[in-house]
Amino acid sequence: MSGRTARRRVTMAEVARAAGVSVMTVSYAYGRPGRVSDEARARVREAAERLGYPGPHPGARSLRRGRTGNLGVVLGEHLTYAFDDPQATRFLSGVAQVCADHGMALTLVPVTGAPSDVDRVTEAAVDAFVVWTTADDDPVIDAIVATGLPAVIHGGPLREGLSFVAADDRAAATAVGREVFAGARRPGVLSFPLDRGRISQIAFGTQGSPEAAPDGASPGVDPDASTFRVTRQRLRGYRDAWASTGGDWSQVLVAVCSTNSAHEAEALAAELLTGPYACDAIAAMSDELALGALRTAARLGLSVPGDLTLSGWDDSDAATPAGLTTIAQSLRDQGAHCARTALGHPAGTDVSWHLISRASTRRP
Amino acid sequence: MSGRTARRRVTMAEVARAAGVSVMTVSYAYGRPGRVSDEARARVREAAERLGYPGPHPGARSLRRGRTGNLGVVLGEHLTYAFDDPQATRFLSGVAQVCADHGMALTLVPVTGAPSDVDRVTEAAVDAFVVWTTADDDPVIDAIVATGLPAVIHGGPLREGLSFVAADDRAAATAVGREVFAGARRPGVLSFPLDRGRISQIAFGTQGSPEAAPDGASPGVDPDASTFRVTRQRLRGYRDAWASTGGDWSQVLVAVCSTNSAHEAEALAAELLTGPYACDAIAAMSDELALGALRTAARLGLSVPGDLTLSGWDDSDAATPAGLTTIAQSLRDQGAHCARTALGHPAGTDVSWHLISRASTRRP
DNA sequence: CTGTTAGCGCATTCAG
DNA sequence: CTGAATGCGCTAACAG
Repeated sequence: MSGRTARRRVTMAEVARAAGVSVMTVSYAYGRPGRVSDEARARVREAAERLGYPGPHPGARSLRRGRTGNLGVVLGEHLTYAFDDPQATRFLSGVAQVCADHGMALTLVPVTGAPSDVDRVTEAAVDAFVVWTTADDDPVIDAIVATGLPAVIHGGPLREGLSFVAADDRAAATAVGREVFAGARRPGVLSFPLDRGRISQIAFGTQGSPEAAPDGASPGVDPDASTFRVTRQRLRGYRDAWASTGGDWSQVLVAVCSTNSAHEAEALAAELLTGPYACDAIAAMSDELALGALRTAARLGLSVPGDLTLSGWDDSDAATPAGLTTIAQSLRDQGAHCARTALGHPAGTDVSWHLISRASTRRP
Repeated sequence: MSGRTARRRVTMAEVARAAGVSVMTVSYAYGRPGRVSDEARARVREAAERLGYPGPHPGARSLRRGRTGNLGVVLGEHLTYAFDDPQATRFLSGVAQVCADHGMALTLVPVTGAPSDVDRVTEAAVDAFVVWTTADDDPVIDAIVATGLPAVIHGGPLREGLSFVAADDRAAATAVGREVFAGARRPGVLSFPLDRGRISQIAFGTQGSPEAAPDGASPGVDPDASTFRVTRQRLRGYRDAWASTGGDWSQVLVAVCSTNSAHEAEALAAELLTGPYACDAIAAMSDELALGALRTAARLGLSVPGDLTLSGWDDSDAATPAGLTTIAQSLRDQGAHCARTALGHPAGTDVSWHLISRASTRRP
């Protein structure tokens, strides 16, 4: 409406001419005010004001200086997950805190799951990368390595030359698995996706005879075959936990969610909780998934922990009122840790977790 | 660990030399593969591979091309609110969707509330800005105007030359206010901050005699004095609604929260709901605040809507199970709309809202 | 304290 | 289809 006429950017040279000084004096007036006389600085400011000079061009400055002032974040998901997934959001809040502390902008690289994601990474004007959990075979990782920039990967995959931050997911899964599977006869798992295909499915653990699986069940879930390290380690931990009760992984019914949403978990939990294999214990890889299962259990008239024991992961805000046994870890702190490391300010913060036992399981 | 030796970036000229072609052939090989012979392209790719050339330097490319491929987002809050505040998060999800669609990176400018925020904006290498609600007197707006880049402001303030996107907050507040204040005798409001000071306080509307206010109450809340447009319009709408019942704004007790969190709302609601002025109707500016009030009401043994009618804003996921009357609007769509407009792809999407009546108020 | 020189790495002309 | 020249806008490094 206001007819803004694609105003050409005023250049430093024009300001210099208008102020009657050299370009360098203008540059110093902005970049190192102390190195310029008060009078020169005043003249520069005046000319800049008059011409509408908005200050040094950020792109030109960063080309010259060799740094952009941007921290890049790459997700193993569609960009919108940064704001849609509660776990990613907490993690990024920590990243954002560190960025703000350092005056660095936070650049979210627009990945969508398409092959062109690689180009988006290559074209990102950033000084370092933080990667939020992706698959071992995600080509984006190679693109990041190719840039030669510092990078920190959270959750996985591990990559030579890149820093890595993650809790000990296997140990934590073992701990919470022992709790939720204690006394169970038909254990179940609500899992994150196994690989980039993100196919949702229900199947027993491998080693189980496929014909024993419910109708339409897939070949079987092999923890070691998951290309998402976090999923892999948690499945292994649950397997360890069930084994420690003398059970076999093939007895464990695994429902794989394509996404971390309570909605999908509700539907899958209904399948876990009905039929001849109706689970009496479910270990979920997130509180969101667990809360979905909890709603389904309520709908089916199942008591928790009487008919069903249940565990989540992350100790989100909703876990306390829901009485959900869970693994507490601060994704926010981990995000901050990743960002500090990427920016070359490593802190001693180790990644810790602990088990929180609540009413959804039976242990004291 | 891996002793990555701050590897200097390979340059296009080096690749050209190694491939035995000119720099331009390399440039074309990346930027316009069609304009180069298959053979030349293959030689370039080979040389690039061998030297570890990661592709054209993004900063240099953007300096030359005159565009960065980044959409800047500026919040009227600390950067972390992007991930901490549910409303901002929904809005940004919409922005992110559009960015992903266009292959644009989403750059969150690191504002913290300090005066240096202006510099962070000036230094941002972006092609356009989207601003998430800030105060009329936030100097950051002037800095954005000074860049001469396209900018879209969501919520406020209005600024000559910048696009503006917002629902009709005053009309919506009037609609929900009539609903929640119907039949009330002691109306209350749970408000967002009035200005950049973000001071939490409790006071009656202006025109009320100060001595009538509860102990420690502040001078009085004047809707017109709020420098946040969204807060101002909603307060005005609530005032209109109460006036339409024949009431006077000075009878309305306003609790101002410093932040959009259920936690703070719980505490302030306790003050609204106890003492001689105990409110029997509360209009809250967000579902988060309303849910905080709902918890306090439960704790105090108040029935809703019997002892207290309550309304929220935004129709978040939690509003349905809570039976909360609220204003539905899609912040996500609004975010997308802002982003499209900023990127020069305006869509016809008008910003709409509607009232959703549920059990927390008494109307049919 | 100020100015000069010399590019940062690339892509848009326009020739060949 | 390929190449040579030119400068995007700025600042490090050095002189003066």
